Amino acid sequence: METRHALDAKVFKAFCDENRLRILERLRSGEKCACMLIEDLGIGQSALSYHMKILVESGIVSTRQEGKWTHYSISGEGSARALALLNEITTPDTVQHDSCTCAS
Amino acid sequence: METRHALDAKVFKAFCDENRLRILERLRSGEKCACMLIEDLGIGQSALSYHMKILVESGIVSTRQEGKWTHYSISGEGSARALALLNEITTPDTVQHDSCTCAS
DNA sequence: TAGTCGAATCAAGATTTTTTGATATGAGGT
DNA sequence: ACCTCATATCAAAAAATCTTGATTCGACTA
Repeated sequence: METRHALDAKVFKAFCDENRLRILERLRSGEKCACMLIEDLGIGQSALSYHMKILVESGIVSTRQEGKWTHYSISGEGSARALALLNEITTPDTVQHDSCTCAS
Repeated sequence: METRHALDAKVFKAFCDENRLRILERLRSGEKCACMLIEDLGIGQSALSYHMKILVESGIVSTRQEGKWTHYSISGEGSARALALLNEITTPDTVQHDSCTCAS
C-alpha cells in the first residue's frame, strides 16, 4: 500500500522535471499529438512516452485516441485537484498543535 | 545558467518527496524546531538538514534562528508564489498555436 | 492476412537524488 | 579559552529517476 504522502508526491512529480514542464508548456496552447511533441522538443520517442505516462498517471494530462494517433491535453479537472492539494499542503492548519518547547 | 524550467522544477521538488511532505504536514500546525521534527519523523539529523535546505531554497519554508536552535515555518509568500506558478503552468494559453495536423 | 506506422514497453546504462555516518561550524554556557 | 549542544556540510553508498535503443502491440491499409 502506498501512503497518502507517496500519492501526493506522485502528483507533484509531474512538475519536477524539465522535460515535463516543456511538454506542459506546449499543451497550454491546446491538444497535441505525440508526433508533434517529439519533433518540437527534440526528444526520443520512448522518452516522450515515459514522461507522458507520468503526466497522465498524475492526472494532469488526459489522452484521446484517434486511430493510431494519441493526442494529449491538459486536464482541467486534474489541474484543479493539484492546485487544491498544493493549497491544502501549504495552508496553516485550523487545529494548532503544541508549539516547539526546545528553548524553554 | 539555469533555464526557467529548471528553476520552476526546483520549486515543485519541494513537494515531490514523501519526507518533505511529512515535514510540511508538521509545519502546517505552526513553527517547529529541527529537534522536534527529527524526533517526530524518526529521520536522521543530516537527512532533515538536507530536506530543509531544499524546502528553504524553494522558498516554501522560512527559517528563524534563536540561539542555537533553528525554527522552521511555512512561508505564506513562497507558497503563494508556488500556487501562482502551478496555476500558470496548467492554465491554457491565451494565444492558441496551430493545432496538430498529423491526422489531416 | 501481411505490411506499415504510431506509440507503449522493456532492459541496460547514465544521471540524479536520498540516506548514512563522520566531521565541521557556530552559539551559548562554564 | 574550553566544552557542549544544535545544525550544517561532506563523502560514500544506496535508491530512484531518466535516457537510449530494441522490441512489442494495436490500429489501419493493401
